[in-house]
Amino acid sequence: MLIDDAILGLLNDRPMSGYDLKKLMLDSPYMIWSGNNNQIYKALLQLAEHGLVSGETVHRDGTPSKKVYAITAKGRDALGDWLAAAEPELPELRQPFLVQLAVAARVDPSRLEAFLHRYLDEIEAQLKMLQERRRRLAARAGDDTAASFIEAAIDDKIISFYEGEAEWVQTTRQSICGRFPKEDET
Amino acid sequence: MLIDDAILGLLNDRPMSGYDLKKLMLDSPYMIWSGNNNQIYKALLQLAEHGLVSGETVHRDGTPSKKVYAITAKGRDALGDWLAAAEPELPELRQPFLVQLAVAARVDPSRLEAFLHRYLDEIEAQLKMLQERRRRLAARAGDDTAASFIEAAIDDKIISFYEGEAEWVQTTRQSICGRFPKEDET
DNA sequence: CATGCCATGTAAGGCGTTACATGATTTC
DNA sequence: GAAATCATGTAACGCCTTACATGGCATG
Repeated sequence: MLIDDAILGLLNDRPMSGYDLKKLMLDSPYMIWSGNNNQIYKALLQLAEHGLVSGETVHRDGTPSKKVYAITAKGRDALGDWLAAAEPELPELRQPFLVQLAVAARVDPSRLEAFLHRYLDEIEAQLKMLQERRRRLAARAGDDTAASFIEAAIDDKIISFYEGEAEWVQTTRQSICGRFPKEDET
Repeated sequence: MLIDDAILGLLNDRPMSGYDLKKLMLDSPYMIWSGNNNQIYKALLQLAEHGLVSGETVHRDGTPSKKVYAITAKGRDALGDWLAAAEPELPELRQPFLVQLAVAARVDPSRLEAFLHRYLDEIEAQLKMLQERRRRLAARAGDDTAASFIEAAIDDKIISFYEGEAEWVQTTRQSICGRFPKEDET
């Protein structure tokens, strides 16, 4: 999946500047792009080159000028084609933590528990952030469209992933304490 | 997290060739590297250059020669240092599917259900593969070490992630069928 | 006779990240 | 006076992926 398609999808809703897109991507936990300048501004220039979006520079007093991009008819066609052809992609779950854990288990099992504990702290911090975000999202009332329903469902899903993560760490930690106590005189 | 550390961790267990490492990475669902040649062989050459592993070419009849790498004392030190300093990294969950879904919800909600269904099929296929793999792993009896316990726990975790995924799709699909039926005459 | 496994590497290119460059305005 | 927000881009670099190159042996 290319960032171009995502941008096209976002601009299909309303015209936006690169900066707006950047903010959107930065605080959407399901947007898989980090929202760095290089990606977004390059993609926008390229989309404009292909005639899928049109950029209009808006000058204002007090704040810097900005380029507001809108999707074109050609862009809407391209978006439709993409949606029609799109195959659902499998998730990619990258958890370097698991590799670290597996290595630690082989090299020095006595450190496992502390390591799991530190991971749990980070997961819980992340959870708090996401839950806070979710509360804000719920507060500014969802209209009863499919779009806002899906958005809420996605948010819940991501939260439940982190909850599952925390749960797994806790049960694993307990099992380890039980089976492989720190002072291990067999 | 660098692939070098992972390789060092694997070689700490037993000497292996690049090809062996490749196979390991290809069929471990938690190994975050794809196991392509470029990464592995380059990393091995570099590790050898730094004296963290030593490679020995083994000639045999019938099959091609191979280079078997073993971790050195210096390598074991480096591995220990890395483990001591390692901060647990947060998971990165990339789900392009969710972006596609969110766009589809805004552009053409009538396609949502079919899209969710196709995703479910792929998730379930993946689940079957992982469960099959898990059964094989369980069959060749775990010794009662922390390492094999952690390995099994990791496997279970990954499976339960996909189970959660399948569950979410099903409940979301049902909600959509209820709230936004296909023939939408308000 | 074709495909796949064993086995080690190299090359080209895409995608992503951080950091750089610039500069006005608002907030603490 | 320092830092954040608004705002658009560019440059350098690293990681990762696919594909290429080579070649014997085994299996269907």
